[in-house]
Amino acid sequence: MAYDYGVIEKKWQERWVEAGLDKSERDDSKPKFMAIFAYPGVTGYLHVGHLRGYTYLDAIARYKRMTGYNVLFPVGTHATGNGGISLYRRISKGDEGTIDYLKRNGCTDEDLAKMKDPLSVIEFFNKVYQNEYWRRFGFLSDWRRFTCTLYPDYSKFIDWQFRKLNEAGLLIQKPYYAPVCPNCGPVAVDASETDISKGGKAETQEYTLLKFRHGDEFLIAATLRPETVYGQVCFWVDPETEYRKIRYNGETWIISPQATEKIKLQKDGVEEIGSVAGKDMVGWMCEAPMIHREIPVFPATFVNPDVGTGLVTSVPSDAPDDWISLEAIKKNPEMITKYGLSQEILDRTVPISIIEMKGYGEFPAKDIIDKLGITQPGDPKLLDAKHIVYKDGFHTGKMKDICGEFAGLRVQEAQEKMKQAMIDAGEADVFYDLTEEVVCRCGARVHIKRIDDQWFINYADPKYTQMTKDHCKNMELNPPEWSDNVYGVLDWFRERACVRLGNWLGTKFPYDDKWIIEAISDSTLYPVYYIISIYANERQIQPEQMTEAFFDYVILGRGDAKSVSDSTGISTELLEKIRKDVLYWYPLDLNLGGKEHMTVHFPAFLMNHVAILPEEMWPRGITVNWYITGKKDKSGEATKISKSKGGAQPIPGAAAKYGVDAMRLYYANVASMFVDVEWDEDTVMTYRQRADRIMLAVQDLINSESDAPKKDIDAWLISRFNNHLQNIRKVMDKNDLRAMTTIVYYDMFNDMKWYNRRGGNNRETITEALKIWIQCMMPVTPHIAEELWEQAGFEGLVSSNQLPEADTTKISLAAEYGENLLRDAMSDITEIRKIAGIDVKKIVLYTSAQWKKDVMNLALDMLKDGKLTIPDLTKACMAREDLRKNGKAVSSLAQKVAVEFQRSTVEQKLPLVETDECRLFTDAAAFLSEENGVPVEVYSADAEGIYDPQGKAKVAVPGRPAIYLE
RNA sequence: GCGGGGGUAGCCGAGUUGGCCAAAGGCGCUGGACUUAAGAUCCAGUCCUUAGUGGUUCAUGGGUUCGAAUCCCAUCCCCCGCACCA
Repeated sequence: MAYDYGVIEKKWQERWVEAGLDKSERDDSKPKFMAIFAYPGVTGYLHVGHLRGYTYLDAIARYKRMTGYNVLFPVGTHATGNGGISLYRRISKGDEGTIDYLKRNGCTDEDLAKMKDPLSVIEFFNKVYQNEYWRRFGFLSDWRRFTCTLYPDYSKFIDWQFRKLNEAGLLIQKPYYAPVCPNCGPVAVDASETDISKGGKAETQEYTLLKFRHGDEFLIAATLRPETVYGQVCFWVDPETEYRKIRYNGETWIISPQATEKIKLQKDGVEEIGSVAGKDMVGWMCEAPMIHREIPVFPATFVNPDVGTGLVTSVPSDAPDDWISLEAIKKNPEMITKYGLSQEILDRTVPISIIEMKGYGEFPAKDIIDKLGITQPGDPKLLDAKHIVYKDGFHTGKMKDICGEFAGLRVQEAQEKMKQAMIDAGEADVFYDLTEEVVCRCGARVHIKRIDDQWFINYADPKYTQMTKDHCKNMELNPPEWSDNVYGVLDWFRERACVRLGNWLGTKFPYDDKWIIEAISDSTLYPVYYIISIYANERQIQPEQMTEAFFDYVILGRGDAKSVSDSTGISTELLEKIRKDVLYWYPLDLNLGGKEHMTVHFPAFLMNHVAILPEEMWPRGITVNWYITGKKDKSGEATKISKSKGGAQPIPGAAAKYGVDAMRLYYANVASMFVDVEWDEDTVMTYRQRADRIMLAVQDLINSESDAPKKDIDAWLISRFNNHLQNIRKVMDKNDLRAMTTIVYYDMFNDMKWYNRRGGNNRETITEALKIWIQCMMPVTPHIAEELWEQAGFEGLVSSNQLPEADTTKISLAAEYGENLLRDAMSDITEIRKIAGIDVKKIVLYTSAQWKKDVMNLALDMLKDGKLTIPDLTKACMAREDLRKNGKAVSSLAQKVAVEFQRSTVEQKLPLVETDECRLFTDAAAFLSEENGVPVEVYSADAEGIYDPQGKAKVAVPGRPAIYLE
């Protein structure tokens, strides 16, 4: 279409700034509304999906603004962690993929040249987010308050926050096993792979190390199922591996080289003292823990030196790998001779049944192997077999009598108890390992390391958990399904490691500066900081002035301005002003964030507020939004539009292609905010077309020569629009932008079209309707709204206007009923024309005879008194001379009417009897005639001598005129 | 396993305090109008049947009810979270 949305967008964004709409100041005469979206992490470009939630919030904020609120909608970014560092490293190394990705998203060589350190990379993206995303999308945020977690003033705030957490008794220390990169320190291992380049799906698993005595030495096997020790019959080594001997705790252990490296990270004083070849260990006998039986060492191909200790105890009854490998070795004479094993010892090695499981026989491992059709070692299905049998065993299994004092226990219980018993007896130890290979972004392998003095925030604290749960009952939490869930989440929330070591960007931990506060912990209380950041950004206060006393005063109201002023050098006036700002803007009314926040950020956000701030400053609302996902790939699996992979369309490109308002409308209307939506360009394009269409239609209305007098249809249109206004307020009470946009961009549009089609053309009506309509467009499509507002000649900026209340005196149910009746008649005509398939030359309408209305009136009277029944109505009808003469027709109508009216309200049925249908259709005859292209005649069934060749008139009832075509 | 959500017409998706629901809206498709310009717009239709009626539907099978997409039970299937990732 002919619109250059880019020009319109720029024009109005500038006007908003000129008008100061992006600045939020305390105004005690107005109610306030403060809202944020959970700020994004700055680790690269965002994609079109991210704008969904952000756009919701701007639209909600704009709506609040036009309904009487003083709005504060600040934005910021989160840069804590190693995202900035690793991005900078890749850029400085000239990594091709990274450079290519940056350039594809609009980064220039000039920009690249400026990226001299991690902070400059982050600052570059801070600008991109603000200018190319949020400003570009027309957000009315108060940019003066922008903050980033790496700004020195923000750090002062976090420093204070942690002092307050400590005051609340929530900081605790204990040992912790963390995934660690030798170069970068602890890393986050998760599916988003922010810190790592491989292994996002890996989990940390606790293995039990079982010690098998062989002479003075111990073979160490790692197992996830310590409860199966009673079923041990042999021991597996990888004959290809050269194992290490290590000294630990006065013992000599034999484990794989890889395990040696891992174990050094978790145990102190480990010393390598020699080695032994796996093939030489075959044929050894070793003493199994707990059962104290000598079992033989056999070779196996499935043993991986990089998993666990590289040595495996064999429980064929319950481990599919063990079963199949034992079978295989028994049938392999070559192997037997190669390693000098005796047939006799093999024959003696038979599975022992130890666990009783529902749906399984004596040897669960064998059952699952047979079921899956596995015949030899190395079959990939063995992995499934293992998972199935482990899972079923864990949940349904019971230890058999053979298991000594553990007999009869459920597997879950036995696992814990047997592990502990062996540890206590010095026959076992614990060890942590990742389930798959994890590689850091720097390229080094990640392993689990023990950290002794790890700090945690104790989110398990019962007092604060309870307080938070109680508070949630008073909050507006959306969607409601999640709000039910939140109590469970809070209960489940445990201690959370809150600091980390190594090469990280972030705030130093106030009580020990070797630690850096980690990424989630410094992003929980921050909304309150937006109230203060403006003063730091404007250099009215310096970071070093932002002491504990300063925050204590402005946020908590502790101390007095005079003494804080003395200690910080900040004027008392300014301190008091900031304090008033905090009291005015807080609590936060709405925190909106993606569904990924449900179990981590939101609970932490809540608990920090509850633990640190007084009750009147606790948040009022949280809304969770779902995602825009990537297109489904061939396997049907939905792919996230990944920012690290950079496959999605860059935001500025999409904005240019579709127009910002079309995209905003797309986000708002494409689905409920509580479902995932697949990004589809064609769909966005249809919203673009809708925007075009509406602009055109409004411009036509503005430019039309409208001078027709007011008619019924004018009252109808104004009624409809006031009705819509009422509904918009109703749905927006729940921030339901989807319902709101359906009303504004579809219903209202259709009403305008219908008004026009019905010959409505009155300037005053059009102006009144347009004014309402354009205002309603402001929250979601602000640029278009401004443009049309101006073209229509309305005063000022629509963005600073107030939405009128619905004028209920103008809502006319009768008018709306009449138009619906007409439309029903039209679709009936069309229907009959289609089915009859005749060449229509004339249409005749007959409206209902008066006596039928009389029956309905009687029914209505009875309904009002709540005494409507079929016999009563029939009697009442028959009591009237004028009705009785219609004979049987009266009683049959009375029956139908009684049944139908019983289910309705008086208001619903009133128009049926009050509408003068004959007049309505007579007035509309010309219109109907024009629409159908043939003459239309209208008669009342009561009229004398009417044209009615098929006797249709008698079937007309109120609400449904009879139709005759010829 | 624990916890949560869900299965609605060709598709996407509303609707779940039971009735006004053959079920919004959009897309797609079909026919027409307009016009020759466009990823256009307007009108109509789009479960089966039918002079505007009737019939069968909202994963499947039961049940409650005068009445169920909406409530209850069972079954099948799908999705999400489970932690140091914002």
